[in-house]
Amino acid sequence: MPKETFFRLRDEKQEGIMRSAIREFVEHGFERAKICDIAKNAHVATGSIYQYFADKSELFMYCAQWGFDVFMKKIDLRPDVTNMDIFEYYDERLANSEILSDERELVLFMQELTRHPDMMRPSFVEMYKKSEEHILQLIQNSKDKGLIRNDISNDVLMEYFVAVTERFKMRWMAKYEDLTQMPQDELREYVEEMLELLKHGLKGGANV
Amino acid sequence: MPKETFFRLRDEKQEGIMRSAIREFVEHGFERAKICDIAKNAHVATGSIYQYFADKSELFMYCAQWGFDVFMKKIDLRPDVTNMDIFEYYDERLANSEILSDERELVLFMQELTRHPDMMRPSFVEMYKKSEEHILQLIQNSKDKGLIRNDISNDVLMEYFVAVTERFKMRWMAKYEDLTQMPQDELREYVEEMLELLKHGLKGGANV
Amino acid sequence: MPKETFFRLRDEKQEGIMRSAIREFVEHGFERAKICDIAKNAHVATGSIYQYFADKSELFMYCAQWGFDVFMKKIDLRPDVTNMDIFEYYDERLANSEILSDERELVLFMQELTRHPDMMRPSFVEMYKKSEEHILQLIQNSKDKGLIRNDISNDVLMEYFVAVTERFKMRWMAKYEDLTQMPQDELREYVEEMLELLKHGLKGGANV
Amino acid sequence: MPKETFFRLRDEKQEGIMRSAIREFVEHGFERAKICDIAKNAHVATGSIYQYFADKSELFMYCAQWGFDVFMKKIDLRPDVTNMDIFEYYDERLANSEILSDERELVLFMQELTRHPDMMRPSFVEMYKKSEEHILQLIQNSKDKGLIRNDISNDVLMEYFVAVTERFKMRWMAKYEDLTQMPQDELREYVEEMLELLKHGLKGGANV
DNA sequence: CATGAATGAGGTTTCATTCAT
DNA sequence: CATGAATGAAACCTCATTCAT
Repeated sequence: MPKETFFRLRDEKQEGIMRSAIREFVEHGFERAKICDIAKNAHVATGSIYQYFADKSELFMYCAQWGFDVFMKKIDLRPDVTNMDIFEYYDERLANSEILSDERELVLFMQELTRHPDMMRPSFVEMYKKSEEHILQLIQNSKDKGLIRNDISNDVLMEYFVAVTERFKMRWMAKYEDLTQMPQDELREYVEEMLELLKHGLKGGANV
Repeated sequence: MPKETFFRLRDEKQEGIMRSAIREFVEHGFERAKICDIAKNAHVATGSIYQYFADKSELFMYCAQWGFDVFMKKIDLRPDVTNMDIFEYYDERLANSEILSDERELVLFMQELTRHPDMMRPSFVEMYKKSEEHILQLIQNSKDKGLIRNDISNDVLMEYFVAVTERFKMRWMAKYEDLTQMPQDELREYVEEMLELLKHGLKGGANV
Repeated sequence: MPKETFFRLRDEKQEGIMRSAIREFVEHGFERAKICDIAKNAHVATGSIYQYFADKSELFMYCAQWGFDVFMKKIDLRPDVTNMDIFEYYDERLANSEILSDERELVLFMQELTRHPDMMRPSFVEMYKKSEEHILQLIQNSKDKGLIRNDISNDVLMEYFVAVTERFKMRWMAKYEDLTQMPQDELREYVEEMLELLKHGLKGGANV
Repeated sequence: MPKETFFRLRDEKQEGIMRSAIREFVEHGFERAKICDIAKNAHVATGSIYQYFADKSELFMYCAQWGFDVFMKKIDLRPDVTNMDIFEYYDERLANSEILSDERELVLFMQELTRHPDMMRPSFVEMYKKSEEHILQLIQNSKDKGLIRNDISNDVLMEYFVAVTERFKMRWMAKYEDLTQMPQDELREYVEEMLELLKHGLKGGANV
């Protein structure tokens, strides 16, 4: 956890520092990320970072938490998922162009995070679970509505679901580094294709 | 590419060095991997590494190539894929317990490799494509046989296919760190569930 | 010398700061002593220390002077030493349990001070001499009364005297970190043994 | 303990490094001593120090051990103390001009060492005890011969003895920084005065 | 060509001191 | 004048790479 002093900073400054750190960690990975560059890009002195965080690891770990909180805030703003099925959920996100408005840098940071299991502290793991519960709820709802098969455990279905959506998200991000350049039509088509695969799998209408 | 001297070594020594390097890179990531530890575990002097490779990056890059060659040799030993569909392919690998006999460390290394795009040299990219072509061939064959839908491009199908199989492979590896402990029955069940999902997707027999 | 502002503070605050500084210097030595911890323990802001003192060294040097003044005040309160001999002096201090009421922390600070000769400014050296004169007076008085040998110079006798009393004081302090726990009987015995040695040395009544 | 690599160095180099370290520690104290200066004065690279020692503390601790070993070697070369009394011992050292040939720097280092109790490891404490036993032996021998009083415990006598001899040694070293300048006559007189005080204390022949 | 010690550039971290409020 | 955050110089330590044997 950051020191008290960090939370006394103006919100913009806090955000500036976190984003600078996350960008650096994403760009160079944890080991090569330089504290002095993080500081420079956040327009603070190197030493200031150490007024806020005990060390590089703590900064890294708080990036995870901060990033997660940003996700969570967004999620909490959305219509409740308690009655939503997994397709409605994606339809809605698509309608709101939200699929990738998950901020690019944060997504990549989460990737980096998985490479450092020793820095995923319980508090983070808890949050991670919260996110999974969210998806499991959607899956269960979908089962209840008879929209998806119920002969396979929720865990495996989630695994399958996450595998496909994450992969597609990554691909998309690789294609359009600058998210402002993202053509909405193409995105829509892309997502629909992914959902189609999720729905019907490879078999689809083939061989019928 | 390694220096001439490397190729003059006995094959076992070459392999010892490569495996030591790969293990170190997997365990600590590229930055934290220490040349001196790689040397120590390969029972070679630190300086010798520099007789074989120009620097750490070259060693890393050759790990990629070497690993890929190992894959390729295995693949080339297999019955030709030119007429095989994707399910036959997996059936066969399953029958031969080959799904995960892709060596664990090599698989994890490929993960690490993706974190360093600057070190994927053309030669590697080429090999990577070779592997993809392999899969694309299987997909096309499957389409030809009417086994899978042909209303979606091969590229997207491959993406979908790889997403699911890789994810499941990772899960499995996370579960059984020591591959010798791996219970074959459970593995079989696991793979079949995955294939089932690939075949019929989420929809499956639900709500029909 | 401290700045004017320091002397404008209430006496208790001045004392609080000095004691906090002395404790820190004793506990961690000059180099590792942290200004911010001194400030914290004195319930003052870090920056305030710099309102009172030019820098760490000045604070350290003033600790010496302040500590010495405390000693001196005590000494000045005592019956005049002009006619006292060295044994009367110790008897009296023993009677008043004053031997170690020289405050522990101050004594240890003086130890630390000796490690930094460059920070013993003339003003301090002067005071140090004042203290030595005090002892020299006692020695001369003792000689005059025929209580101690006069075939050895006062300087050497003082050296000898200080060596023994200081060493015994240190031992005692090491034994009872918490001075309130100090058993008076044991102390008395200890001191008497020390005085006995000072009087008669190793020879004592032996071999006579 | 140093790493293996240190012991593989030529003896002169080992000694060069240890003396450079001890000088630096004596001159600036543990905290301000700079590894890079120690290295420079020993004509090795900064990094080399870390090939030999894990860190600054380990180097410091080994200085203690090394210094002690040097003492011990000298002591072991001397005629056996098992039958010597404390005055013979000093007479002999004086005859051999050995009193201060205990190397100046090592003596001062031992002073510095006492300021860092956390770095006196058991191995060192053990050696320290060995040195004390040496003195206790001399004291017991002196008692047995009826040369010194036996109404006071050996521990207290040792304390008294060490206090005086150490103090005088320090004084002497302060007076002649350059030991080669040391006038032997004055030293002889000085030591005899000290021994006289030890024998007869303040009282001496006075008032008899 | 093998070896493993030597090198030093470069990063992290500390903390005395300054400065804006 | 009090405050405590901001600053950045300076030191420790790591480890890729070189080099002498």
